[in-house]
Amino acid sequence: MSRQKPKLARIADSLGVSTATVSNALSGKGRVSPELAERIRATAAELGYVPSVAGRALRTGRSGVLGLVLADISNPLFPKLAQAIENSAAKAGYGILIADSHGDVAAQTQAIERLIERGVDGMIVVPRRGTWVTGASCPVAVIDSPSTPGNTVAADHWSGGQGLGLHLASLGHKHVLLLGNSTASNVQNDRLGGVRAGLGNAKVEAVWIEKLEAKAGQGCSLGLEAAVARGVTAIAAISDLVALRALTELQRAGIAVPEDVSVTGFDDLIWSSVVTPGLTTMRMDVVTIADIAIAAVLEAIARPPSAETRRGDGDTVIASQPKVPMELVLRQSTGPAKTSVFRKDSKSTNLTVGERIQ
Amino acid sequence: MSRQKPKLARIADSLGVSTATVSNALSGKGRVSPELAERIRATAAELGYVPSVAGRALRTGRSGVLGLVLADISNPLFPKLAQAIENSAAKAGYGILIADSHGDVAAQTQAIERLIERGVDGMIVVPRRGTWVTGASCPVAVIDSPSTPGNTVAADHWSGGQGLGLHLASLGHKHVLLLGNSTASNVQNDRLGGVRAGLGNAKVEAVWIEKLEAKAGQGCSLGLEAAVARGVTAIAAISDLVALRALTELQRAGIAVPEDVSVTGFDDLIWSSVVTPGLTTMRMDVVTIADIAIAAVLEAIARPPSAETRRGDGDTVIASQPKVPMELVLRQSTGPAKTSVFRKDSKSTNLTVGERIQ
DNA sequence: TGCAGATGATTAATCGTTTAACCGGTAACG
DNA sequence: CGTTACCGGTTAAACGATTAATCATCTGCA
Repeated sequence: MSRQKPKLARIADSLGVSTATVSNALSGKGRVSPELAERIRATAAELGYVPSVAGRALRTGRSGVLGLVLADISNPLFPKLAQAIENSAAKAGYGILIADSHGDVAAQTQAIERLIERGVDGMIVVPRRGTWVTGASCPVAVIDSPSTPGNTVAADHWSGGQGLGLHLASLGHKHVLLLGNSTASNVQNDRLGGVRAGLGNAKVEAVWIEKLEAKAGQGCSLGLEAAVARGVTAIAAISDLVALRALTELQRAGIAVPEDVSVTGFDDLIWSSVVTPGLTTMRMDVVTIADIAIAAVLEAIARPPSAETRRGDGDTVIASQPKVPMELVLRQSTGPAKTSVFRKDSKSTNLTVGERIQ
Repeated sequence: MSRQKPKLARIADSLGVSTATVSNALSGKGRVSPELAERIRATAAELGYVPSVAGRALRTGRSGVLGLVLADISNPLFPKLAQAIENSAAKAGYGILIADSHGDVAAQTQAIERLIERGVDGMIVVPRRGTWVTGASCPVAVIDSPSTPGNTVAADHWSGGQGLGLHLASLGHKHVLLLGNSTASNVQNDRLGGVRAGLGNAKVEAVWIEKLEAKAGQGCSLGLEAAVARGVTAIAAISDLVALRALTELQRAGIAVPEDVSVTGFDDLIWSSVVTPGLTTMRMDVVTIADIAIAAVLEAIARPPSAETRRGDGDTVIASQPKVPMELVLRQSTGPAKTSVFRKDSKSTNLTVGERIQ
């Protein structure tokens, strides 16, 4: 029923003061007597005043919006991360504008440009592996891997891998299969490097799915049954998605998890807790990562623009704590290593079942 | 090396014309001679002119941004939907601001308010089940279920379910278990209702996981082994996540999919194609849904504000095509129904294996 | 020749907020 | 007593784009 959207002028009129005073009172910046400030706040609230972002943005040059660029929105890790970032940004009064870069580098640059044109004050980028973030004329936080140059903050994938390795080693696993997608990814190298380190002197072999699928076709068998026959007692997958693929391939072949083989994943994605057996995995602390990334960007925004920043080159900000520890989530997919003798028995049985099915 | 960000005035100066003419030329609205317009566009491009969203927004009252409200960003369906919506919006020159409503209604209202305060021109809402979208003073498109009142556009969940039901029926399944989460969801009722219809006069039983877990605890067994023993030959899950849960529970119990039991899901989520056996599922056409939703909102924005709109009540827009067909994705998790006799045999074998494992 | 109408461009107001500069008055201080 | 400093505010100028109103020409027609 109120006339229109109330603006500064209306509340100024209704109190007989100037808009400048109202602005000062509400922002707490200028010099306003406490009582008057209080009255102003009161009527502002009463009138349901909502500042116009456009007006403010025009005057201050700040939009109050951050961009979030993702190499591939459809990445299953995205929901949690986006949620954490939106949350953290909202707490600081910022909005999050999303941009998808469909996985390819050109589109990523375009996406960044679009965000800049929209006037974002800063950006969070989760880049395509091996991609260099470029062309941003605003503070940029990069979430990739601690071993990526220019990275702002990330989970400590290496230590996370080490934790899984240690866990498997403590269960007595002496022959482990590593399941990765691509050797080109820093994250993957960190993770599997950590696993290797944690496993100590256990026998380790690695399978790279991208390479395998290039030959055998997409969705091909990972050859896990053969691996188990070779003596593998544990499989450490690069991600929960791969772990899931492994788990079902094993189960389909009649190999029991974790009795015959243990399986571990990474990321604690949504399904890790609902499958049977529940997936033992290594969880990223996305909330902390988001907080740190947002804080770093906001700090860079608040800082008076340095010479480099004004040049328009991408200036990736750095965070005080670039590595965030990961957390081991123990579920039912890992168990004690099977002894050789028992394994041989079970294996033959399983092969029978598997052949019947396939 | 250019002085600063070029604005309208700079390009106007450099050609000796007024800013109004430049604005007209670039927007194609006013009356500008073709040659001059061309020269203006040329120098604009040369100077790398980028219009200030803030200035434009202030003057026109339009921000060029749409809000996307999700009941729960961490919903695994979100990535695809967000991607499609961002894409569709970007094509129309709009940005997407995200807001998470953590699943609860109060937060959803808050999220909507935050978006309004940020000056969005319209919103797309994927509401919490049973939630009424309210308090928006801008066009709102709701993506929920065709049978939800006030819905704008959605996948035709019922027909999708019917498709799955027909598929299972054609494979000879006469005893099917329906796996749902909650009876309170329109989407779920539509889906399972469709399945029932498609199955014709087959024997159908339903299990509601929420109810089950309230008693037996989260992550409890779904009792599928017993169901199979009862004679169930197919399981139709409300979503791929539930289907995955079912699939692994069955496999863990030594029941072969699809030889012993067929399993179907909904949504074609990322893992449906990587598990073994691949999940037969019903895919939503998120791209079309996003296109329709965005188009409906944009049309409402373009339309001169009606009386109701200005009242500030939520005015959910309607789309020309509210139901979007779903697409059956055939993979390996469904197969011919087992005959009773064969089933009984196999079942006993499987039970043995299952008991050994459990 | 004179006038209406079309054409092409300019003028100036406006959107709502912020903020540097200013101003009259009073109190403190040398 | 004269100067300075502060206090609580106000004025007015931006910020950058859009657009209604206006104006100067030129064309066509009676």
